[in-house]
Amino acid sequence: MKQKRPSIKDIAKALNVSITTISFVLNGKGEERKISKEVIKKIEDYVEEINYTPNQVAQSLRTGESKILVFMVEDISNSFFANIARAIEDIAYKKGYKVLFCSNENNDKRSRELIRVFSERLVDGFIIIPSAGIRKEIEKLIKIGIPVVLGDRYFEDLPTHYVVIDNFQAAKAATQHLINNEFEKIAFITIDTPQNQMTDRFKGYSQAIEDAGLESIVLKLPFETINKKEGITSIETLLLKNNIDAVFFSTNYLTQFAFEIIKKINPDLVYNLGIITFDDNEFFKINNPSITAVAQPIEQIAKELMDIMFKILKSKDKNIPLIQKTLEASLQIRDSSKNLSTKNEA
Amino acid sequence: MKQKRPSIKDIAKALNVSITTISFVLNGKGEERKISKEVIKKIEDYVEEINYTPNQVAQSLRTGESKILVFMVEDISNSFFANIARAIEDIAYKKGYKVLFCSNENNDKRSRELIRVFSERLVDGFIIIPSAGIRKEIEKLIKIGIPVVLGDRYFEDLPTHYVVIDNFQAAKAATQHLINNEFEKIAFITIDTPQNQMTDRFKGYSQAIEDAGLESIVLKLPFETINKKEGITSIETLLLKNNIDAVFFSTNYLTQFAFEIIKKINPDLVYNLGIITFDDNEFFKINNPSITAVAQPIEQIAKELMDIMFKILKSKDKNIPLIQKTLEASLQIRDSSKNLSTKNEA
DNA sequence: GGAATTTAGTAAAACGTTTTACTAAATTAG
DNA sequence: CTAATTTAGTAAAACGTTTTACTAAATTCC
Repeated sequence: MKQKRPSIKDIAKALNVSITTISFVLNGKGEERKISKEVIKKIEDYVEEINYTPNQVAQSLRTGESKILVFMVEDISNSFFANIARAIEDIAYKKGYKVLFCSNENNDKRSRELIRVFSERLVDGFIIIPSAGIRKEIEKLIKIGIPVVLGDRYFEDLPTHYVVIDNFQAAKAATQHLINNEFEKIAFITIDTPQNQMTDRFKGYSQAIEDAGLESIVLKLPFETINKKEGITSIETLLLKNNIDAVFFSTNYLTQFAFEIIKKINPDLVYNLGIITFDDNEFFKINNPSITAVAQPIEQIAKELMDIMFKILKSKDKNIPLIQKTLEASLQIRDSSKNLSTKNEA
Repeated sequence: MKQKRPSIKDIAKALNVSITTISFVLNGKGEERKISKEVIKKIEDYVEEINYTPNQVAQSLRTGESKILVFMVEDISNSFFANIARAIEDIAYKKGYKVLFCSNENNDKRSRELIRVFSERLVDGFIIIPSAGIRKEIEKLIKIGIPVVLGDRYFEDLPTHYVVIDNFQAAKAATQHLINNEFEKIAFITIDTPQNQMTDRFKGYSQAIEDAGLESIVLKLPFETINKKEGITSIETLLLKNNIDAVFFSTNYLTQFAFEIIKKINPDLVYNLGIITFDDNEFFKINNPSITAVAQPIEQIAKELMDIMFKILKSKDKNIPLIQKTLEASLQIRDSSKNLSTKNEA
C-alpha cells in the first residue's frame, strides 16, 4: 500500500549524477561547489517534476536537528495557554519549525515524564511553563546543551532564559484599582503554590492592601481542590462568612470555578461584588457584568519566547548571555470593578 | 557544549558485545533470540546505569515510524478545538505517540501548506478538521498510504474515515426547543461555507422552522468578516430590522462575536432575546444569562478519532474498511432560551 | 562418533541524508 | 611546454538504529 517516496538515490540514478551533487544543489550550494548551470537546472527541474522533498528524518539524523520545538504548558485547553500556543505556532511555522504541545497539569511527575519522552534527541528546544518541582530536570536539560526558555514563572535559584510579566505590579495595580473604587473588604483567592508568578501576585495584593491599611483576606486553594468539593466549600465559606465586598482572583480558572459557586449562592451576588481576575479573555468582556481583568500581553509573550529560542538555536554551541524579560500586563477595566454600594452612599 | 549521548555502539564497546545483541535485548527479543540470561542482565544493567535511551530519529529512519501524529484544526485557541486537542494529547501520550498541533484557519492555502510540510514522511498519521477545498490533498494523502481521519466534517464524495456529530438533529432539536418556548421570529446566524457541519445545522434549523410554519430568517456570514466591520453591520442590521425574538448561532466564535455587538446595541437585549449557541463551554455556563448550548461530546469525539487512528496504524499496509462515526450532541438548557415575554402574556 | 540441530551470538546492509576528502580534466601562469 | 590552479564533479563515511543472513561452538540424535 505504502508507496516508496523517491530518494536522492533515485534522482541520482535517473539523472546519472552523483548523490553528492544533488545534495549540494538542493541545499543551494550548487554555485559555491562549482556545479555547472546545466546540471543545476537539470536537477532542479527533475526534482520539481517528480515533486521530490527530502526525508526529514534522514536529515535530522545526519544534522542532529529536528526543527521541532516543544511547548509545555499547564493545560493546553486553558485559554491563556491556548492563545500563546496559537501565537507560538505561527511564529514557529514561519521559520520552518514545528511545535509539539503538551500539558503538564502543573504536575511534577507528568512534567518529568514529558521531558524524558522528548529529550531523546527528538526536539531542538523546549519552551516550558514549569511546574514547581522540576528545577533539577530543567537544569539537566540546560547542562546537556538543549535550549530551554521558561515562561510565566522561573526558578529563583536557577539561571535560565525566561519571559514573565511583572506580576507584583500588575496585582498591586489591580488591588489599588479596587481600593480606589472604595472597596474595603477585598479578598484574594489564589492557588497554594510556591511558584513565583503566584507569590508575586500575592505580594502585589498584600502591598496594596497594607499601603491602604486594609484587612488582608486570603484564600490559598491547593491546585487539586479546584473543581472539587473541598474547593467549593472553601470558597463558599470565604464568601459567606467574611462580609467581603470584592474579590481578586489570581488566575483565570479560579475565576471560572468561583463564578459557578457565586451564582449558586446567589445569582445577584456577582453584581454586588467587586471582581477582578488575572488573565483576560473574550468571555470576560461579554459577560454580565463584564469582568475587569489583568490582561497579559499574549502576542508579545509568544514573540519574546520565540525570539529567545531562535537566538539560542542560532548561537549553536556557544553559550549566550541569559535573556530574562519582564513584560507589563494591562488592567482592562470593566463593570465588575465598579462599586455600586458606595455610589448609593454618595 | 552539546554532550554526545551514548549510542548502542558505545554500549557495545563498553560491554564487548555486538550491536545486534544489544538491539535485540532492548527490543525485548532477548529470549526469543537465545541471548543468555547473563548477557541480557549485563546489558540491561548497563543501560540503566548510563541512562541510555535510543535515538528516536535513528529509529524512525530505520523503521519508517515517527510516533508523531498531526492534529490539524481551524484554530487551536478556539475552546472547542483546544479541548479536543487536550483529550487527544492524553490518549496519544499514553500510547507513546506525540502530537503536532496546527491551525489551518479554515483556509485552503494554509491547509495545503501544512499538509505539505508534514507529509514529508515525518508523521505517522493525520487527524484533520478540513477546510472546504482540500479534498484533493486529503485524497492524495490517503492514496500514498498515510492514515487520515477527518473530524467535525467530511467530503461527501470522498470515502474517508471520519468522526462527526449529528448536526442536523442537534440543530433541529435546538430550534424546536426555541419554538417550544414560544419564540416566533428565530434567526439563524451561520458561516457562509459549503462544509457539511454547517449546512447540516442549517438544514436542521430550516426543517424545524418549516415544520412549525415559522419564518426562516438566516444570516450567512463569510468567515473573513468575523470580527470585522462588515460582519458587525450585517449582524446589527439583522438584529435591528427584523424584529427578531431569538437567535441560534451555528458556532461558538459567532456567538462570541455577536455578543459584543448585542451588548453595544443594548445591554438589556441579551436578556430579552432567546439565545442558543452551538458548542458549549465553561463561560456559557457562568454567563448572565447563562447560555443554552448544543454541547458536543468532546471526550468521545477525541476517543473515537484516536481509536480509528490507532486501528489504521495497527493494520499497517492492509486496507481496513471505512469507519464513519456520527455521535450525538446534547442540548444544555440554560437561561438564555427561556421566553420571558410569553410568560408576561400568559 | 559423526551428522543434525540448537545455542548464543555476530557481521553487515539498510534507512536517506550531509559532508569531507578526493580526483580527473580543463585552464591558466610563467 | 610544464606546473599550478581551477573546474566540475564523485566516493565513501557518518548519523544510530533494526534486521537479515550468517557462524562457530555446544548439544543431541541414532
